[in-house]
Amino acid sequence: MDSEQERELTLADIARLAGVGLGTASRALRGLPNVSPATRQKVLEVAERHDYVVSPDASQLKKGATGRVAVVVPHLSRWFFGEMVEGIESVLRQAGYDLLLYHVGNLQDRQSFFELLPARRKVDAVIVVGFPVEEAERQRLELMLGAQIVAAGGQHEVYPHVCIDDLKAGSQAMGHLLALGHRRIAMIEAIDPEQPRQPSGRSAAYHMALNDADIESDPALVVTTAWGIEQGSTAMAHLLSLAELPTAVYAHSDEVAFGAMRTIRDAGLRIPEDISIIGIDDHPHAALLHLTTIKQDVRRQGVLTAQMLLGLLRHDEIERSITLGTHLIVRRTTASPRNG
Amino acid sequence: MDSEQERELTLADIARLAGVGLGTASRALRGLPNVSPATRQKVLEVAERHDYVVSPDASQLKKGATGRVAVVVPHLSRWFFGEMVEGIESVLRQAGYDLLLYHVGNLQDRQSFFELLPARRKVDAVIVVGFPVEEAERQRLELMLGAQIVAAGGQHEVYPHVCIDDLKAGSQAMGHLLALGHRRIAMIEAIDPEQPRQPSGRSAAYHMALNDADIESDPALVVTTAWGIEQGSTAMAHLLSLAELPTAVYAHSDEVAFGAMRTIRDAGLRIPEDISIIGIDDHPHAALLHLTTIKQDVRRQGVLTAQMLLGLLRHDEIERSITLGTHLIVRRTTASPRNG
DNA sequence: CGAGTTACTGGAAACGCTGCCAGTTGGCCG
DNA sequence: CGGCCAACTGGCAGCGTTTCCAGTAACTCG
Repeated sequence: MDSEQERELTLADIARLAGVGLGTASRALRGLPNVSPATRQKVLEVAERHDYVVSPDASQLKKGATGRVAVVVPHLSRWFFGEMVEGIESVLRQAGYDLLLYHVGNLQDRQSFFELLPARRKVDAVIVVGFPVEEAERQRLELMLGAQIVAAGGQHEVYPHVCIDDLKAGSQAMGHLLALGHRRIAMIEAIDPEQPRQPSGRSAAYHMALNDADIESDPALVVTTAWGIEQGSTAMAHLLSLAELPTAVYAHSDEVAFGAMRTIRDAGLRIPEDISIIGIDDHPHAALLHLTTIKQDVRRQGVLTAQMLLGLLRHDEIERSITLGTHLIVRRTTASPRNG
Repeated sequence: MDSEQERELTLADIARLAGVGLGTASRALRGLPNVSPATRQKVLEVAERHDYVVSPDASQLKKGATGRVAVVVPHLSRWFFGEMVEGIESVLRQAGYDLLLYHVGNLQDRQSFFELLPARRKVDAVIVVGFPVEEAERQRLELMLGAQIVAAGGQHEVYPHVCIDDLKAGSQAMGHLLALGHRRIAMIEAIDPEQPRQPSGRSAAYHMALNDADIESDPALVVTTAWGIEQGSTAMAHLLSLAELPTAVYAHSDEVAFGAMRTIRDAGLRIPEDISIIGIDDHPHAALLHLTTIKQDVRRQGVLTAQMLLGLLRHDEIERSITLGTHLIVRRTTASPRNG
């Protein structure tokens, strides 16, 4: 069970076995110049034979860089975040960085994360995914001297970031509904109750679009709820209790839309004949449920974020703000209103 | 932008500022005995004021333990894995461990992971999630001297592990279908093409249940496909092309079932009137789509796995194999066959 | 053939911490 | 009042690297 008497070999061991000096062994292994081919060959051979790998801790202690990047996410079991992390991971891994994952699920986690800063001195950089960083938290983060900070999937003007234009995505959704002739459009506004409230471009787009179309907005048609299927379902139930039903629903995300769709159908109404519905994200299940939506490429956001970070770490001159496009995917949940 | 002249404070700085020796400062900060209350107080105060934190690299170099655990997953954007990692993370974090995430998406990633063993010397333990480890890979892993290895979500008799009993879960699903009176039951068998083929308990359960019920199994009723909605959809299409349709479908996972459901409906058939369908997992969307399924508690598997690992790391006497229960959740996709 | 390269090589010092051991107190007992 | 013990304290020696510098050998050129 525990045959731990076998000590891991150190660089000194390898040097001795190869009959060279410490410095030479180090240079040989790292591919630095000033090592004769023969010597290098010998060192590499010995190292290979003994399955030697450098101790990252020792190496990092000396070099000062950790070779690690922290990724902070508020959720993980949601498609969006999994996809994002996959994108980030792929780039980081290729660049030889390790990825330290921190999950700050609720407000308490979040608070303790920024208070304790567990990533302190453990990483060269931090990627914050999908939530805005508050001023106080920002200051704590600054404490991580030298650590670069990059944000993904949310607007954070303070840091270099990659995201989509929520206002534009919302406008595309609303534009589609308006173009179909809808005038009585409801919105299911999704917020994350565990994160501080932020002004949402997706909400702004709703009001702006209505305004531009000279439609007086009816406050009763806007319902705010937490993110999620069940929440979307409940929100829709509320909408269906209205005296005058909307002819279309603009949901802040596909998941919310999924819930709403169920409620609509359970109420005996048809989609899109009685009510149209549109989401945002193009969640994998959107195609399954034939949901019209606004597609965003989440994985690509992850990839670009990681690449941006690498550039920053290399002190390259790089673009510090990238906004990815979104586009409408029409499926079968939207149509012109019946009396339109 | 780069005000990096500010050097991080070292323990020596703190000791000097507090007017104590190096050893005393170290003991004071770590809560070790043999420090007078007054001295400790002073040291803590100075450290606090200067936002000092120990350099984990230096500390670990000396102590030999890294305080990190590697988690290896084949997917991330799938609900199952996100949920699992969330469970693992919550426990690890609380115990003060950091979580290094490795994503081995395809065979190539997987191969290079086990060949390069990037986690080597970087972690105290490894958690392998959701896939079996082959013998050759196992041997590579053993190289990580002293690193504990634990498996979650797949059967790996070689390592301590937490999982569900796939055979039993499958039996529960088949039992339900049989109890409803179905005799012509199809199976959509899902495999991960990127992972080596493994004997699946879920498949075995199918044949066993049929056998126990004295039903001759029809090879045409078993279709094998990759994991995923679209794949389930295609597999179902194949099933629908049969001369004599099945009255029920047993899908290896909810996601596969989702795809199959769409195909069934698109073909103009009704669920469950024309065809019943059951899945396994209780994916969040199962409730949405009213899918009858076998529920497993994935997050709990993650939690238990991490706890088991912590026990191992502490050299506790612990249970080295945990099998979690599963249970049937009847929703609206299963009913007795019409001519039953 | 001597001086000045160039191409390598070895090893000491340092990175920031922890473990250890040898002090240095002060108090207590006989 | 001397000796002894307990309670603290200081600082040295590593941990396994990398970095740097001094050294050696071989080679070139006038």
